[in-house]
Amino acid sequence: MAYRKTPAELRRLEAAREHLVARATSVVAEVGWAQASVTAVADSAGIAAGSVYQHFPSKAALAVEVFRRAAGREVEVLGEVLHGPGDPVERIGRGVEVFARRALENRGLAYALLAAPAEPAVGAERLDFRRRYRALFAEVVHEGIAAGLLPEQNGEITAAALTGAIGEVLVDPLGTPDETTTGALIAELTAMALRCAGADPATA
Amino acid sequence: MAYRKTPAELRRLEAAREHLVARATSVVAEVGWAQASVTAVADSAGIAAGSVYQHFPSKAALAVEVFRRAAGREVEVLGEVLHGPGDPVERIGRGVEVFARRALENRGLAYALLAAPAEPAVGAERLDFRRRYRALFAEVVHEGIAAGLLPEQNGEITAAALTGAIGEVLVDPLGTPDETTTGALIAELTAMALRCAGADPATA
DNA sequence: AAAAGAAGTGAAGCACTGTTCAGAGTTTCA
DNA sequence: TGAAACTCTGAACAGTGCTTCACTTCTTTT
Repeated sequence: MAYRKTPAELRRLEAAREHLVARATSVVAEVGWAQASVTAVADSAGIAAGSVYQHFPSKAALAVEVFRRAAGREVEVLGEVLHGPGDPVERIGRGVEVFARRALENRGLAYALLAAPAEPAVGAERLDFRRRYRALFAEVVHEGIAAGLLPEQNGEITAAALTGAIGEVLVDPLGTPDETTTGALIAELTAMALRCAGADPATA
Repeated sequence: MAYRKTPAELRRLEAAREHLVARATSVVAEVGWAQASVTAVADSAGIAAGSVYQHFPSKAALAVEVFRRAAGREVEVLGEVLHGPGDPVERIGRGVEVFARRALENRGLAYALLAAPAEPAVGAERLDFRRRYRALFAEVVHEGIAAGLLPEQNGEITAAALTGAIGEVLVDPLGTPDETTTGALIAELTAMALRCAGADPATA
C-alpha cells in the first residue's frame, strides 16, 4: 500500500465538494438551471470544468444534489413550524408565513425550486419536493378537521392548492416588492390561505 | 409578371401552415416542448424539416404560435364563462369548473401550457397567459367584493392563488383520475376555490 | 529523495438540434 | 409548351455544452 488518503486529505476533498455544491446553488439561484452550465459552475467554484467530474458522475447528478439540499432545508423548516406548538389553524398560518418569507428573501432560489425550467432529473425531484410540501400541509389540515376547526374537505386538494397558490403568488409577485409591501403581501397571503382551508374568519 | 400566387395556391399554403401548427400542438401535448424537435414536428406534419422554415422564421416562432393559439382558446373560454350570467360567486364556481374540466380532458396540453419545461420564448408567453388568467379572476373577485358577496381582500392575490391552486392540483392530480373521481375532484376544487375567495359556505 | 498513486487541468471529442442551401419538383403565365 | 418563379427536400453545416483523457501537479509512503 503505497498511498492511502490521510484524514486531512479526505476533509479537503469533502470541503471541495461542499464548496462546489454551494457555489452551484448560488449560480442556479442567480441565473437559473438553464444558464448554469458546467463551465459556469466550475468557474464560480474556482476549478476546471473537468474537475466537477471528480465529485459527481454527471451534471445531472450535481443538479440533483443541489436541488435536494435546498429543497430539504425548506421542507425541514416548514415541517418544524407545522409540527410546532399551537392549534392547527395557527400553524397553517405560520407555515404559510414562513414559506412566503423565505421565498421572498431568496427569490432566485425559490424560483429555481418551484418553477424554473430544468432538466428532467431536476423536474422529477421537484415533483417529489411539491409532494412533500403537500403532505406536510395535508397533515395539519386533517388535524384541523378532526379538531372541528376546519370544515370537511379533501385535505390533499387543499394542501396542493396552498402549495400552488403560494408558489404562484411568489414566483411572479406583481412587481418587485419592497420592504413595506412585503409585509402586506404576506398578510394577504396568509389570510387567503386560511380562507382556502375554511378557517372561521372570526377566530383568525 | 410571370408568376403570381393564385388564390387556390394561397389557400393551400395557408392550409399547410395550419396543418403544421395543429400537428405541432399535438406533438407538444403528447411529448412536451423539450421533446418536440423540429424533426419530430415536421415528421408528424408529413413535411421535411427544412419546410418548417417556409412558414416560420425559427423554431421559437413556431412554438410561440402554438402556445398563443392554445392559450388564447383557453383564455377566451374562461372569459366567456366569467363574463356570463349569474352573480360573481356563481361565475367563479363555473369558471373553476370549466378551467378544471378542460385541463383534465387534455392533460398533455394543460401541462404544456401551465408547467412543462420550455424554451425562454415560450416561458415569456406563459407568464402572459397566467397574467391573463389572473386578470379574469381578479375582475370577478372585485365584482364580488363590490356586491358584498365576498369579504374585503386583495383580488389580485386571490386570483393568482386560484390560478396556482388549480394548476397545481391538475398538473399532478394525485394519480390518474378515472371518470368517477374526476367529478369528485372538480367538486372539491370548486369548493376549495370558493372558500379561497371567501364566499359564504351557506350560500354556496 | 524517489517511486507510486491520486487529484486537477483544459482542450479535444462527441452528441444533439436548429438552421441553411443547392438542387429537384411544381405551379403560373405568355 | 417553355421559361420563370416559387415550394419542397434532406443532407450538410454550425452552435452549444456535456464529457473524456492524456498530461501535469500534488500527496503519500518507503
